[in-house]
Amino acid sequence: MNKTKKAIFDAAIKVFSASGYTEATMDEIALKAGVAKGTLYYHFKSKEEIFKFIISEGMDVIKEQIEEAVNKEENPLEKLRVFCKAQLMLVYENRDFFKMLMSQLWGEELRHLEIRDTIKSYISGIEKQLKEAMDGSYITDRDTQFTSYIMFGTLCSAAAYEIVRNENHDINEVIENAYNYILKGIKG
Amino acid sequence: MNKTKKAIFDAAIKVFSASGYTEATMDEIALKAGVAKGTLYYHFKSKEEIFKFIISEGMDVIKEQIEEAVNKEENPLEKLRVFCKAQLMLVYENRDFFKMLMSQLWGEELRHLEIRDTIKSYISGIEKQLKEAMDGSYITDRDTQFTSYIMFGTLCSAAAYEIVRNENHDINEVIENAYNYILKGIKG
Amino acid sequence: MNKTKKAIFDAAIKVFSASGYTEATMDEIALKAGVAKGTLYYHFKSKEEIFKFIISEGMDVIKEQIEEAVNKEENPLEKLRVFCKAQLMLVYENRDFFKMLMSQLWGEELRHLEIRDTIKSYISGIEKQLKEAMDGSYITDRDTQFTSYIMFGTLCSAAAYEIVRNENHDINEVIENAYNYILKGIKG
Amino acid sequence: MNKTKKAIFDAAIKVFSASGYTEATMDEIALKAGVAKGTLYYHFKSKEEIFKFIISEGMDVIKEQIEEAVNKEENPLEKLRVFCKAQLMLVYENRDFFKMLMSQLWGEELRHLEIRDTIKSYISGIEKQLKEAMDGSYITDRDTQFTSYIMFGTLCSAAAYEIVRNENHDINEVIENAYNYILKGIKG
DNA sequence: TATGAATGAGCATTCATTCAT
DNA sequence: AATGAATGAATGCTCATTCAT
Repeated sequence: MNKTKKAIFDAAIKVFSASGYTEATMDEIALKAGVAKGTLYYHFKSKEEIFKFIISEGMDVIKEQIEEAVNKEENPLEKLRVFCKAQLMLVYENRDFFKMLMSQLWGEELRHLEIRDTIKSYISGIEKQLKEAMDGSYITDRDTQFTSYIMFGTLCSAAAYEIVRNENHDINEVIENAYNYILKGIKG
Repeated sequence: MNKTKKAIFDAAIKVFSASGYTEATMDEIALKAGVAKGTLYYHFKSKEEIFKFIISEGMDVIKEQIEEAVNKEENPLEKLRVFCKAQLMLVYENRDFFKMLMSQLWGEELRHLEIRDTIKSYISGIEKQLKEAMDGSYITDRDTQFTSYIMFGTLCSAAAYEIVRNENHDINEVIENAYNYILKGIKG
Repeated sequence: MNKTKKAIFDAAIKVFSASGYTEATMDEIALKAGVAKGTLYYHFKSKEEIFKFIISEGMDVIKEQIEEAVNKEENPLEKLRVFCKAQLMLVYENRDFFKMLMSQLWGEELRHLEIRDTIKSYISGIEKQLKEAMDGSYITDRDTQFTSYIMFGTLCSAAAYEIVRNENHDINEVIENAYNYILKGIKG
Repeated sequence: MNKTKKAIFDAAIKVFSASGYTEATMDEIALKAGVAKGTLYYHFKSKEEIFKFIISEGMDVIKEQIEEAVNKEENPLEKLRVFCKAQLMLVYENRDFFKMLMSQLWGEELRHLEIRDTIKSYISGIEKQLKEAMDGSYITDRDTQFTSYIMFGTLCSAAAYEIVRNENHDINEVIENAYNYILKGIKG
């Protein structure tokens, strides 16, 4: 990705996350990227193309970083732990990207469906972790698919809690709390 | 709410839910309501006004129904249980409304902020339940605000799981699973 | 056709004929019609829709007037004569419409094909006249379709001669000359 | 004309003919010519410049070929005959060029006016032939300018008949028919 | 109360042209 | 001579909003 394309990429993430896909304008992206509007179209075919590019690039980076972190561990429970930690950190650090994702998850247009597919494949990764932990009897036997979904939801809402409140909690404490909740629920 | 305003309200909720805020058009709403476009502006100041009205009315109905269900119980744990059940059912039954909410939660425009406030006040209700249960030592002592957020997130993702997958699971089983997860986590 | 629509119609003919279909802009049409751009779209679905409407309305008027003139005569040769006269007059009087037609006759897009169809059906009318005249042995037996095409071309170029030169010849003399040429060629 | 310029010329004639002036894009021409877009501007000042160059070059070639054919004959009637034949053949063989010409004949912009001038000068050639034939009393005395215009129109529509219908008539028969019509009209 | 014709600011996209290399 | 990244004015079209009736 050359310099200009990178500038557009960065600007677009910000604009899309602040305004949502439809409200975001190419003018705004061009302005924020410091290029002329035509330049956007020299590097991308359309607004939607920019959007898709951001999604796939962003998810690739996130997946990579999480896998790297997880693969360092051996014990399945420990793997789950670093997974939770890594995802929380990443959402926290890429809040704009995350907000954009969340707002574009719910419709029925092509771009929505594609994002949902991306998320689904991401959640499959969680499911795999859960299966390993179950097989080793580290955690209770349950419907792994369902559990992976709500585990994902739990992590997202923990991050959202931090992002939306805009306060400066100790992120490590948040991670600890979330991990405990996931592991033992509100009762344990 | 007189007859015409009700017709607009009903039409708007359908249109907003199906298309999202920005994609929804006043023409579409007017058409579906069976009134002229000008009539929308006789009853509401603007598109945003209609939207806000729907959100607040919708949330009021939901709150009412949940409170009614919760108040029937005495035991704090049982209260939490029916709360989870009620919310899951309501999200499940008003999926379009829910999707609209979710997609409009993340931006920085006025209507996004207002929706977030509405959700915050809703989550306060959860927090109250948690406090009661904690005070009675039914559940572990924890940061109630944080926990109420991720509990809300867990419930939402459980519902989203059902909605997005579009299969016909036994909703009661889903509720049971989600409640167990919230109570005891993946380990217990 | 109400007043506003008529204003758009008249403006569009002028603009299309002066600039051609593609170069003509909706702004220009709106300006010349004395309405806002949005008004164009209130009355017509698109630029192409305006164009098609003009073609079909225009051809209908022309066909009607010619038929009326022809039907007043009995003798086939006399019919041909008034036909030539009527077409020349009409092209002469609706020069903008005619220029627009001519410039849009040659491409392969839908609107071009539709115009060609319209013209074809118009030329069929000429062919019918020729057949009657041939059947009554008023003119030499020939391939009527081919002859009707070049007769049409002859009449068009006679009109174009007048239009392009922008001089004030006696239109009746022009008609007489053209009719003689069609009847007897350059030799007779 | 060096190699690169020739490549642009060849590409441009194809693109302009296939799409018309406005629809043709510099990108398309560059692509088809196998050069970068900037190169077009090294060899030509503008899109319009390329267009005009093509028109004038094209008409020069046509004029030359017709003159060559005509000059082989002595008898003025025979000259007219080969002229008709040559023009019909040329239009028939260069149908794309011809269609482009026809579509660009009718507007009021500079390039339209210039094409009309080119055509006018071409028709003067016809007029000269007619005068010679009249002087030798081979054909009836008439307004030569007017007659040359409608003769040109007749030939064009004969060619258009063939082109638009897209059938495979015997082109020699078409020429014979057209020549007969021009000579003796529909009656003779 | 209700209407619907009219408005015009705003948007995504195209494309001829420029210019530094 | 040639390139191709960058430009920005121009365009067709949308849609929330207004207002005279």
